Amino acid sequence: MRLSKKSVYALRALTCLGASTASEVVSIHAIARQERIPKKFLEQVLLALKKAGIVQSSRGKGGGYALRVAPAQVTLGDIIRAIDGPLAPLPCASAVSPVKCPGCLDVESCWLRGVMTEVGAEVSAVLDHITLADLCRRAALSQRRSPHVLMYEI
Amino acid sequence: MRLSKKSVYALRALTCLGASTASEVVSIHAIARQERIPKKFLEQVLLALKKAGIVQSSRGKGGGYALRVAPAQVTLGDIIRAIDGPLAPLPCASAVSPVKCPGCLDVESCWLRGVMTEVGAEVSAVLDHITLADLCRRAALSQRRSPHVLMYEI
DNA sequence: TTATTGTCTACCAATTAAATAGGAATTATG
DNA sequence: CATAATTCCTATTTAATTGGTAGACAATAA
Ligand code: FES
Ligand code: FES
Repeated sequence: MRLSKKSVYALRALTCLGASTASEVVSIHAIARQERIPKKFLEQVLLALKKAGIVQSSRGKGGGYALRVAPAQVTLGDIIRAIDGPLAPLPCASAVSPVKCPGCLDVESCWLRGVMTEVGAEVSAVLDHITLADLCRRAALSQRRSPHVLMYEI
Repeated sequence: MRLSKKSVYALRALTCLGASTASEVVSIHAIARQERIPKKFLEQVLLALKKAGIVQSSRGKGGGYALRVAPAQVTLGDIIRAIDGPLAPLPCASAVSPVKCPGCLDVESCWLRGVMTEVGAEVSAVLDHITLADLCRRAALSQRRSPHVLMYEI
């Protein structure tokens, strides 16, 4: 039930983008420095977010990333799903792409699947009603008290 | 956000025990055969459940395991926590044993921690209102349609 | 043309999960 | 008592996943 580091990086990077205006782009380098995320790793994270339609990019000199949708339109669930895959507690309990769990005989009559599908739905509901705008608001508040913009070199 | 195989084994083993009367014990061997779980692995699972106070055991010939509390008294949350540890999505967001996440500077002012603590609390609430009795009821229903007691030898 | 930036794929290292192994301790029973 | 059946405990091995690195390639602005 743990969030991967990749997802956490995604969340931090996105609040970074959410803080900028929609029109201006932010480079991987800038995000990596500000959030202290390994640059090449962040590269993969942002690529995944792009493929999920959450961010857009422009290449070449002066290029970078920006949100593709309004912060209030993208949810925590969207972000985590884009990085870590389905939120369901079991492979068979995914709403989008259910597959039989290894070791189970019959996915149809599996009672665990029934319970876990419901659990997954409730977890999704929780994560899908928290938006990136909420995260940005919180981040802004806590930064006022203790800014964590650093001078480290990546 | 995935349940470990160990937890799934625990759930299956416990419904097995829940199906028996509280007084009679069931051996690891019997559970392993019925649920098709590697015997030595199941041993560790049950040991953990015992240390968490969910089951009790009797040793020696004719020994085995039984529930220590009524099926309606133990929740999905209890079981998963006993096997996989805290339900919180991040180390810092655990209600019982919060520790700073590697990479974060200050656990106090971390905004991610705030959000994730709330998420964790909601997930816990979901899992803590489903009881072992519920699982057993479901298991009994689905087995009526398609019994998965096997003749395999472990 | 060159510097800067994102894209893509492969690879390596570290950690965790899953499974196996083997012996010690305990107990019922003949 | 001797034996077989059982849980208890720890260590080891193996497999899978995660976290991170590398480098060639493509696009773009200046
Ligand atoms: S098919 Fe997923 S638990 Fe049975
Ligand atoms: S301390 Fe856990 S995310 Fe910051």
